[in-house]
Amino acid sequence: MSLAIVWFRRDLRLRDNPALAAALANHAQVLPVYIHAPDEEGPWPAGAASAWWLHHALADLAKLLSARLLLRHGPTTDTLLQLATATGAAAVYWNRLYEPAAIARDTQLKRALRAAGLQASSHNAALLAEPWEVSNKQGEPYRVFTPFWKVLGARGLAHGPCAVPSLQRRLLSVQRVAALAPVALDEFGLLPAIRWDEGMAAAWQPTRAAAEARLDEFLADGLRHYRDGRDLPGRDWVSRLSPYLHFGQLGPREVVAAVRGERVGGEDFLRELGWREFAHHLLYHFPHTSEEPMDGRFAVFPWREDKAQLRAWQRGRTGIPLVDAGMRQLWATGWMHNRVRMIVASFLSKNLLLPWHEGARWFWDTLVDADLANNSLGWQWTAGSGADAAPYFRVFNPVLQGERFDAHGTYVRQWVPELAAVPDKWLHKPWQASKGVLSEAGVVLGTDYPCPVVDLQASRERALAAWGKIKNSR
DNA sequence: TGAAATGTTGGGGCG
DNA sequence: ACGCCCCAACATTTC
Repeated sequence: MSLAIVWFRRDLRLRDNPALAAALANHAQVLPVYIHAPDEEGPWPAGAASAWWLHHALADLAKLLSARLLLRHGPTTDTLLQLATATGAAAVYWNRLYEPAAIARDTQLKRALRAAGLQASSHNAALLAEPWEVSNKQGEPYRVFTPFWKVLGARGLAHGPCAVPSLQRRLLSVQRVAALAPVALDEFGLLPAIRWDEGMAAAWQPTRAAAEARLDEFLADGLRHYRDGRDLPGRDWVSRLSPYLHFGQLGPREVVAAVRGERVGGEDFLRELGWREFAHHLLYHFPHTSEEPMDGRFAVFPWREDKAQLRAWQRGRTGIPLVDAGMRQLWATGWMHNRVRMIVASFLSKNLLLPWHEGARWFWDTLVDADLANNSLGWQWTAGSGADAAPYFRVFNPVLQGERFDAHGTYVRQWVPELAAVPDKWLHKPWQASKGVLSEAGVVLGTDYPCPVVDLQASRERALAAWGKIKNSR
C-alpha cells in the first residue's frame, strides 16, 4: 500500500490543493506534515504578526485533518528523508513557493529526495498562473501591470479550483509510527512571549472557516461598493482576504470562482488579485527586488537616517492624523487598509525621506498578511523605484487624502481618539486649527497629540529636490 | 492608485 | 451696449 508525504507550507487548506489532490490520486495513503524551519527562510524569516497567524492557521489545519497533521522542527531535507524512511513513503508532494530563498531550498530538496530514490512532485496552489508561463512577445517577463493583466485575464483565469478526493480513511495514523517523533505546535514558539496579540485576536480569526465566511460576507456586501468604496478606510468595503491568501487558507482560484458572475465590482476586485499575481511574477523574475531598487538610479538616492522620525512613524506619533491612524491600526490589528498603506508609505519615503526598505521591514514584522512579493512591490511602487511604479514626483498629501477619503473622520477618530472631538474641518490638519477650536476639542498640540514632525510642503519640495539629483544619473 | 502651478474660459459686476 | 476686471471652474502642464 503506497504512502505519500504531503508537505504543507503556505497552502494551509484541504480544498483546491493540487499537491494533496495529486498525492491522493496516486497513493493509497497520505501523511500530512508541516516542518518549522525558520533558518531556511533566508533574509526574511516570518515576522511576529505572521508567526502569530501561522500558529493559529496550523492549529486549524491540524483540526481539519483530525489531528493527523505531523509537526516537526527542521532542517527540512533531513526531516523529510527521515520521515520517508520511517514510514516507507514513496513520494513527497508540495505546492510551490516563489521567494528566492524558498526556491533555492526547494530545488536542493528535490534533488536530494530524488537521489534517495523518492518521487518529488511540486504543484501550483498559490497563483493563477506560474511566473514562467506568462511572457511578452519577446519572451521576456512583464514589467508593466496592464499588459500583464490582459494576458493573464485571457488565459490564467480559465482554471477553476482543483477537486481534492476525500480524505476518509486515507490519513496515516501518526501514533502508529513511533519514529515520527511529533513536536507540539507550542514548541514552534510562534506565539508572542508578551501578550500583545489581543488586538489581533479581536480583529481576526485565522481559520479556513473564517476565510470562507469572510469571502461570503465580502461578496454579499463589499464587492458591490468596491470600485469606489475600497478607497474609504472608514468603511468595510475591502476584502480583507490577504492573510488567508498569503497562508493559502484560501486559494486565488477559489476566489476567482466565487467572484465570477458577480457583475458589479467583480472586474475591479479581480484586478487587485491581478496585482498579487504581478507581484509574484516580478519577484520570481527579478529576485533581487526585495532588497534592491529595480530602478538603478535609486542606488544613489540620498535617503536620510533619522531614528527618532522612523520611530515616530512606526508608532503612529508623526502628528499627521491619517498617517498615525494607519500606523496604529497596523500595530493594533496586524493589518492596514490599502489606501492608507500607500499614504503612510509615501509619507515615509517622500516626506520623511527615509529608505523604503525600513518601511518594508516594519510592515514585514507587523502585518499578518506580510508577503515578500506584495510587500516589495508595494514599497517600490510607492517609493517610485519599482516596476510600473508611481513616478517619484507623485507625493501623496495626507491632508488632502484624508479630506477626500475620510471626509467625516470615521477612520481617524477610531485610531487617533485623542482627536475625536476635533471638528471635521480641522481633523486632518489640527496644526492649522485655532487655539480656540483645539481647546474646545480638549487638545493641546505637543501634549495630547504631537505637532507634525515635518512640514508637508517643505518636505515635499525636499523630496522633489532629492529626486532631481538622481533622475538623470545612470 | 497625486498635487500644485499654470493656463483657459466664461459669466457677472460694474463703470 | 461695451469693455474691463475678477474669479470660479475646469483643463493642462509640471514636478
